[in-house]
Amino acid sequence: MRIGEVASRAGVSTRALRYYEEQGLLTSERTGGGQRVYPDSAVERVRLIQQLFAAGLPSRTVLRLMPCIETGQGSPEAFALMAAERERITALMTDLTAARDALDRMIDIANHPTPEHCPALREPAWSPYDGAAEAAGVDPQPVEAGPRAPELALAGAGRRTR
Amino acid sequence: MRIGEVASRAGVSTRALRYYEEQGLLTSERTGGGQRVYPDSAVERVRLIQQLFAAGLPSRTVLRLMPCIETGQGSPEAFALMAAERERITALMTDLTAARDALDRMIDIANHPTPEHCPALREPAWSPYDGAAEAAGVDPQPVEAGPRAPELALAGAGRRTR
DNA sequence: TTTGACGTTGACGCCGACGTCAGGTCCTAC
DNA sequence: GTAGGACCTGACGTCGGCGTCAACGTCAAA
Repeated sequence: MRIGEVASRAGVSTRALRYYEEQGLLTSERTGGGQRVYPDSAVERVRLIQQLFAAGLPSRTVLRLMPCIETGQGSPEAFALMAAERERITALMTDLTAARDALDRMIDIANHPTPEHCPALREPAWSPYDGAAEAAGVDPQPVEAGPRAPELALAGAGRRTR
Repeated sequence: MRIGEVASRAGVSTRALRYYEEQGLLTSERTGGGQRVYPDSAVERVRLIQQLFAAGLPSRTVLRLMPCIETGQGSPEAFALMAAERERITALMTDLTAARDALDRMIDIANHPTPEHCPALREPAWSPYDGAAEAAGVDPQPVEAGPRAPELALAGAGRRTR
């Protein structure tokens, strides 16, 4: 398979694939003329990379997980890495839930206009006293797994502060 | 309240507050000497902004929501905006869940080393056949709301492709 | 009145996952 | 053999939310 086909099957650009190779995340054979040739498994590999990127893992981290992905053998550091990232993702989901709740409150207020709007906006979740001790479970909402627009499907998450 | 106090109470830098003002997200009075003075409500405002940022809303979008936040009156466009962002967040959470599941599979495999590792890694979720029709509900995991490191609390999510 | 913590504007830097040219090469169908 | 689509390398651009330095002004306590 050449680069174009891998790209269209995995839903990424050819530029992205060259970038992955540059970062050591993806390898390829070459034809006599120097063109990249990939095995079928490359498509799955790219999809995994995309998923990890979408969860905010930087390429360096994904790179450090690659030996584990390839061999199925987990070094203890790779293991710790995975656990840490897992926790980061969970924390991020908590943040997202909070943000979505904030939006919900805004939508709610915007929906039925009442003079006493502001208090309701302030009320829960982002408390004025610093403690962030809400035992907020990720609500078991059915997540409406409808047909999402494909170009929105690969939204990412990243940016650590400080 | 001056800028330093708002910053420490809201858990952001003073640079961030000046940036918010520059973007029109936050306003302030000035003392005779030109120093910024904020009302108490600014702290809550900043926290809301941070939450929306953490959910991947760009400052321009937050800006377009500001009149709605201030007046409690929802223009139809602001309403549509909020609904769209809400949906984007939900989709993002689905992606995060998928990524976390992928990590879980990797962890699982790394944990108990067996020669036939690769098939298990490939099996579910990121299917080789293009259809992404898993009716994947966000699992009702208790989310372990333990004491997260505060400097990790404001991880963000962004980056739309294409 | 002094001092030193806190504030101001302005400007440049950063990072990461690519987009996007430019100028050339390869491959294959006709 | 040739057209034209796919591919190559290299290089610079982008975007957003700040960090960070410089050079300077304010303000309250001692």
